[in-house]
Amino acid sequence: MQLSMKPAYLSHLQAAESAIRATGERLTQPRVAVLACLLASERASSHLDVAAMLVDHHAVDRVTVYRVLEWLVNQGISHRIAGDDRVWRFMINPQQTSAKTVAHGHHAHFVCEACRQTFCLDKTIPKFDVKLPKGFRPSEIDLLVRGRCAACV
Amino acid sequence: MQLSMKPAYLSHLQAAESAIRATGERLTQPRVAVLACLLASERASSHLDVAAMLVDHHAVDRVTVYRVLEWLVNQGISHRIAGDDRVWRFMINPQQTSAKTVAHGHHAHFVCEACRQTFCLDKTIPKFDVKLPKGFRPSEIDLLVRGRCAACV
DNA sequence: ATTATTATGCTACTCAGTTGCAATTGCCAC
DNA sequence: GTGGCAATTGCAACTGAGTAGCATAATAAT
Repeated sequence: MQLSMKPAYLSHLQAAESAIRATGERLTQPRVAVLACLLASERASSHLDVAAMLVDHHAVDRVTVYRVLEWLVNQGISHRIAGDDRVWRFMINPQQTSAKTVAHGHHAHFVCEACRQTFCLDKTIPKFDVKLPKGFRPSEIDLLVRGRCAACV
Repeated sequence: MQLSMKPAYLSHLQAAESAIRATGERLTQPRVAVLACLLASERASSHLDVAAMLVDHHAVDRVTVYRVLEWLVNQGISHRIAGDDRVWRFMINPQQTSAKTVAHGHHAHFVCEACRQTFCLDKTIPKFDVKLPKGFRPSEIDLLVRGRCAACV
């Protein structure tokens, strides 16, 4: 593995650009770069992960990374996951419905206690019913499984 | 409602003391007081909730509150819940098995988006099976339902 | 190109939670 | 009870994620 290896997100810049264009909002370098990072990763990324990935070719201020990530959530493009280490992690939404439609539904994630990586389980976890006490209205359901991932057994 | 009303946790001091005695660890004022707070609340309490409850009759340093809460988790007496506001909340474990036995199992909570209160759903949510990708070993499963509680509809 | 609008970058801040250490307290042996 | 040691508390200073304000720069519409 060479130090000069190109970061993986570079091949997602095109896709990122068109996704952002589709929102009708402003197309900016940081938005394209941050979104490309999320597209390039199958796992959830923290603000720091993103900033570190971009530092060489698309350095972005850390505050801007926060703001862009939040913007992506508001656009319905990604969602955020609260980790045990009090760090938000972000991940592309699986099925891109029409933007502006806030996807309020199920999320299921696996977080490895050893390597801290967060995986998306939306494909493997079946839907299930939730019965709440009287008067309680659900808007979103998150399932979090902790344990060891395949690489950390 | 008078200002001089006695805080609810005072009536749980006895129970707290005997629970701490049962661990075989040291019996201290802060441990008794903090545990009594958790016993007195049906909802999850943050470190700040606890400190505020104790300020009049059993004032405890905030660092000590943190440490006692962590100790209670390690003793298997309570568990912690990560909130969307990056604040830990703590709650007595429902069925007290023998201390030292770390309860690794399901937890289910409801957090109200309006009042931020966290409720325990362990009684109302049925168990369900989780199928993980190959090689993934689960150790704990948390279910988090967001929405509006009965008081905030 | 010019201009109004919006996003970025920077600095400084907030706030939950942690660390180091000295002073105190609980508990055991006597 | 009293002495002594280990564990715990309290305090102060720190860390690190996330946020707010504002001047500058970039976008996109005219």
